[in-house]
Amino acid sequence: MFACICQNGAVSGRVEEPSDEAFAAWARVVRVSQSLMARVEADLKAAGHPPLSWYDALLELKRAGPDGLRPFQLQKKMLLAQYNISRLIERLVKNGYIQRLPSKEDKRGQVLKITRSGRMMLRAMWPAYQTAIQTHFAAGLDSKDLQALSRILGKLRR
Amino acid sequence: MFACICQNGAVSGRVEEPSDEAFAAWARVVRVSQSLMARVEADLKAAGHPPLSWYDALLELKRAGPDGLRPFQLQKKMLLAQYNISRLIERLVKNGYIQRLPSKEDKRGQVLKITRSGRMMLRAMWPAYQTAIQTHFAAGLDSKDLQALSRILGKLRR
DNA sequence: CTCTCATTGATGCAACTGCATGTATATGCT
DNA sequence: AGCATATACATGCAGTTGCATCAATGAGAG
Repeated sequence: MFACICQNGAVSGRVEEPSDEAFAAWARVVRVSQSLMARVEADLKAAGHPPLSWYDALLELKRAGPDGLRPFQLQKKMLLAQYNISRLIERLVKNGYIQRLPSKEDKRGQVLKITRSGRMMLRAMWPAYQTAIQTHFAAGLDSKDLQALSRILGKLRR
Repeated sequence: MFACICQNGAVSGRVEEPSDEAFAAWARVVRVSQSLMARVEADLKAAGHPPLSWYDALLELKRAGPDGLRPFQLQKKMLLAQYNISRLIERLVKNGYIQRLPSKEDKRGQVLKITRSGRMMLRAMWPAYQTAIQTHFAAGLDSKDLQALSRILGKLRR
């Protein structure tokens, strides 16, 4: 009933097997994305900056505006495990880039806001980040590639 | 002399700034690849299997055939730091999935070979891995997408 | 209101990773 | 050969992550 003919000609049950094409694409996604991330992170570090996750978190908090974000909201945006967010927040607070305020609506919770120092860090990191994205990513692709990449990967968001 | 007009209309010096298009594509690569990896790793773990890096290493050693691979060769294939390879090998040896033999050509070095037990682990992991790739990746994309993705990401290999 | 279950966030511990460096062998220069 | 430098691999230490679990509060059922 669920049996079907797959792209690679195999017959299977409930879940199709990935075609060779699919496995090749998967393997490339794994290798290339790992390599890209590593190169960009390395450039950031070489410029004396904190890791990308700090930039991400600060950017989300800046975008969130004056109301800030709750940790669990930040977690959803960043796709990190809860304990990872908890500790990222810990480090950002310790370094003075964000402040942690008790939430008024929910006594369990807290509200995170970016500080002036956090905004400065964001600005300080941007040139190095920008250059790294250009060097390792954008320089190799034309506009059509970029659009296609966005479109295709967009299909994979859960 | 190096000044130029970028895609987004800005004028810059030595290195172009990434266009908005490029930054959007970059952000998507970061988020989606992280999410994909996490979901596939989670499925593997849920099925009681070791991490993907074990699969990768074992697969490379299987493909390498009877001559095996030197650690530095494995390192190049897997794009991991040297000390990471060293420790991955340590764990694989400890679990009996590979064996470490002294190299005859180079007394500094060693030769790694997959064991029978390692081959069994590869076979044991494949169904779960396959299903995860299909579920989280291939199911969302058609053949044209897969080819385009491979082609575009292929441009980014260093 | 009370009880139960869900949600928010933190944390101890073990495993893993990054960094710096160490040891041993190889290679190349004079 | 003798010496300097490069390559192959390992490892101590500190920082980070994953896992399990905890404490506190919220929210819904009766």
